[in-house]
Amino acid sequence: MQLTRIVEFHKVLADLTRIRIIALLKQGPLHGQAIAGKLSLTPPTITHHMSKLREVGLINERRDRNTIYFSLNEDVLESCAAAILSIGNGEGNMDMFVTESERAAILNNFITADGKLKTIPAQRKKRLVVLSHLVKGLEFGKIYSEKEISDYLRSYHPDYATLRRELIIHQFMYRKDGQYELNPPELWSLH
Amino acid sequence: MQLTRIVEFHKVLADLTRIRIIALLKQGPLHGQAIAGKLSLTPPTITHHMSKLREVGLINERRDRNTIYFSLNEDVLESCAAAILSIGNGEGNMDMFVTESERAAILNNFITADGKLKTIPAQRKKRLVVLSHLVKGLEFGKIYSEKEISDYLRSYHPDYATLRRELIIHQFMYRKDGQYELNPPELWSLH
DNA sequence: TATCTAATTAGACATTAATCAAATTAGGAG
DNA sequence: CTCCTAATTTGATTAATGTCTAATTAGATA
Repeated sequence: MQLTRIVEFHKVLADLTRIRIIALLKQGPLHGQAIAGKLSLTPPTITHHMSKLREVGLINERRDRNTIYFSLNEDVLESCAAAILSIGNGEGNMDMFVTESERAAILNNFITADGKLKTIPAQRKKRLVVLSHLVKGLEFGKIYSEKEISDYLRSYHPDYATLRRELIIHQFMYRKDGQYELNPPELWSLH
Repeated sequence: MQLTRIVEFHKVLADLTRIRIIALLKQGPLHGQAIAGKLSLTPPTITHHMSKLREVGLINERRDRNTIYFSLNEDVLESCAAAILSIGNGEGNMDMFVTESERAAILNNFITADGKLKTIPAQRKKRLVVLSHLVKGLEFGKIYSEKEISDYLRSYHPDYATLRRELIIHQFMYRKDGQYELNPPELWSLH
């Protein structure tokens, strides 16, 4: 993870109101007005903070009629909090830019003619490229069960469990209560 | 750990310059001017950032003649980074205020007549009180070897290894390369 | 269509904070 | 004592940001 992203994450947590929002959301989903009430703040203020939290991928939301329920993405919280510890540990600080031709070469090396995954790349960069490829067969906005995800991944490679975990770790997907959902591309660790 | 302390920690990391300083110090100790040179900033700016880092206990320093070598306290980095994950998990969010009579009662329960430690308290609050008592026999500013610390702790309780680890985790002491040093009281998790 | 509620946007105000230049302090070395 | 170097303090400037009120948008329902 690049340094500026680490800074962005910590900027988001560098505010008491947002920490309190996180503490609230740990107990379960809440809608905006409820958060505003509990913290004695106005709805616009909550909107402001939610958009900050959303920018770094900490928030997932679900509509129910007119009201939006916000919930916490604990996987992102965990991986971002750990990022500061692995600065300079080789993996994290490499240049993450991938050209189109590099990308094509990597996919050519790891994807067989019939579209299966030969092996899971050990190198982080190559693994990310492969994951971003796998994820193309999933639909944005759709909710998947764990079984659906596993079956889908198994159609590429027998070690579906590793692939599934990698999709979460690198923020291609969001998981909560056994339900999986694609994250927007700007959250993927590839970018 | 209380919410405001978590906020303070993240504020300190919410700056690119300070993250870069941390990245530099991960490779080893450096003096002020060296940091200023590597980051193309002026010495006063570095002083400013070092004092911010010091406020949350991330920095230890050693003088050699005229120049001060700063180094990173990775234990603090680790425990503070983890704090955001355990908000609301029982342990962290309890009221940490301890009155003098409470303190006396706790010590009376866990310290025998001849000054030994009966058992290591399971409750966090009581454990902290006991640790703050043990640490009274250590001298501030003095550098201890691991053996010295172990021997000292063993004079209170046979499980010296647990006590030693607890002293680090709760920031009563700082450890680097097998050398131990007392932290200033304001860093102790008790306060 | 009209209405109601939740959420967001826009704009203003106040506060915090990063940086630098200049002056000062601290500790050694000659 | 005098100089030298590293670190710090002070004061000023600029940029970023949390919060509010007022206005607007979005979606659902009657």
